[in-house]
Order: sequence, then C-alpha cells, then structure tokens
Amino acid sequence: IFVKSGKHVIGDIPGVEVGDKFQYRVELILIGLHHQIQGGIAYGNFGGKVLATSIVASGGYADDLHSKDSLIYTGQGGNAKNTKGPQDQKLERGNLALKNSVQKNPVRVIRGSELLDGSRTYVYDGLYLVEKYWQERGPLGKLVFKFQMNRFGGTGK
Amino acid sequence: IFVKSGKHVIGDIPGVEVGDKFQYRVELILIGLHHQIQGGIAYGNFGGKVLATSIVASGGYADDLHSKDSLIYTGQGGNAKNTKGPQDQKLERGNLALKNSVQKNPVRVIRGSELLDGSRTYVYDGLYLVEKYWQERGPLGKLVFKFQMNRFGGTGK
DNA sequence: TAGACGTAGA
DNA sequence: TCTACGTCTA
Repeated sequence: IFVKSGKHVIGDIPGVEVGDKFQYRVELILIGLHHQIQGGIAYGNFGGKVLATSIVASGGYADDLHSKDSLIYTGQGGNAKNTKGPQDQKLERGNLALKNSVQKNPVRVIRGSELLDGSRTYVYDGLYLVEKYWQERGPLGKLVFKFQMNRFGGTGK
Repeated sequence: IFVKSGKHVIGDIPGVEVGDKFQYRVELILIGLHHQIQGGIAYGNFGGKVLATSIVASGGYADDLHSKDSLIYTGQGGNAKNTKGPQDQKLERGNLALKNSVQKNPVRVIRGSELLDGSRTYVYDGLYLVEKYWQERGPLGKLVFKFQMNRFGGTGK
C-alpha cells in the first residue's frame, strides 16, 4: 500500500522500517513519516477526500498506549494551553481526517516517549487502521474524540 | 574582549564576522552567538553577576531599529500570548541581565528580519553597549522596559 | 492568521 | 515547571 498525493503519502515510507528510532520531530518530517512540526495528526487531500496519513502519540494527551498492537488516540484541540481555556474538541482538521479514515486507509503510527533527562525518542510503529471513533468527557470535563486504532493486517510484524 | 563562563561568552565569537547571515535561530545557538532557542535575551552568570551576552531583535516587540549604530530594545514578558493576558514587565531574567549590563559589558546584537515569503534572516550586527534603560507604557498599556543600546567602541565597523 | 502531542534554558 | 522576538502547515 502506497498512495501518494503531492507530498502526502498513505502507507509505508520506502526505506523506513518498523522500529526505526528518531530523536526530533523534524527528522520525521525530513524522512517523510510525518508532516506536521508540532501537530500530532498529519493528513492530506486524496482525490478530494481529506485522509489521515500519520499520527504521533508522545504523551501530550490522555491516550491509551498500553497495548502493543492497538491504541486509543485522543483527538486534537480543546487544550487549556491557548488563551481560550478548555473547550470541546471539534470535528475538524486532524480529527476530521481521522474520522474520514475509519476502516478505510492505514495510518502510520509513531510512538514517542520521554526519557528521564527530558529528551524524547520517536519510534515508527507501523501501520494501523482506525476501527472506530467516539466522543467522551476528557480530564478537563470537555468533550474529546477517541480513535480506536488496531495494527493493520493483523498482529504480526 | 572575550570573557567566557561555562558556555556563556561576552564579546565577539571567534570566526563570526559582523554581517554574517543565518536562517534559523538554532544556527545562532550552534555557532555560539545566542543561547536561547526562542528567547530574545541570552545571559549568563559571570562571577556571581548575571550579565546579558546577546540579544535578537526580530520584530516580536516594538523595538526602535531605525538607526544603524544604535537601537532601543524592548524587554521581555508581559505579552498577551500567555493565558494571563498583558502584564507589566518585571525586572527579572533577561531584563535584569540587561539592566546589570548597563555601561558595563558589550552585548552581541543579532538583527532579524522577515522576508516576503514569511522566512527570516538573522544578521550578526556586532557588539553594542547598553547605555541606559527606563520604563514606559507599551502598546498594550502595560509597563515595558526599554534599553538604549549603542554600537560598542564607536560607529566604525 | 491561527493552531500544533516542539524544544532548550533558567 | 515555566518561559521564550520559533517554525511550519492548512
């Protein structure tokens, strides 16, 4: 699976293997794994349809990353960081792209973790499929989107 | 003039000439001109005294950059960007360092400018001395610090 | 122009 | 932990 639209690619990136590690987000961009300098959800326009191409799960939100071949990813937006305070997440941008990708196209998953010294490591974890999505109340009492993602093509690597 | 304290250096950086241009802030760090990834005022501890080592003037504040051999630099903080809203600037961090440097030690000046395509260029403009500082009302109605800086050692290059 | 799971130093 | 004249994409 390899669908290209401009600089946006659905599927594996040639030359990048599951388990490959990176230190900085900008490396993910350079190698083509992810196309947002800070955003967790990258997406592109494929024949008029906006689809998600990759996500980075690195601890910024309350994701469920306990399992090896599945994860529950939290949508973007609504944080208290901005001056507006906590808000309900909207079905736009990355959230809309992930919704459009449900049971449709594989999404690259990069798992990030923070080391004791504060530095971070980003590991490419392969392709996942968005099984379903729903809304629930997040830690701040506002509505957030949750995306159930399972390893694409079974549990084997 | 070249005073070193840890990674902090007062004065010119060997190998860096006035007029040298850079594209990214990280380059300034790598070459040793400036030691803050975003902050406009870099400073260090020199024998128990916190002194400013370099500043970047790139349009983020209402600086007066019209003259070639002098400039009026605005202190940091109090912006509306943070969730607290506009506030009076405090004599701490970089502002305190610049105050401590008044008529004392030269400060490296990097002038940044934004191009039409949104990209930026940073130019090393040599050493300046902080002549004096004062407080005044800024565009947001809050108190800001102003630092009068003149080219160190006269107007000649 | 605004938003974003950044990044380093104090 | 918080701040900071960043940087890129949509």
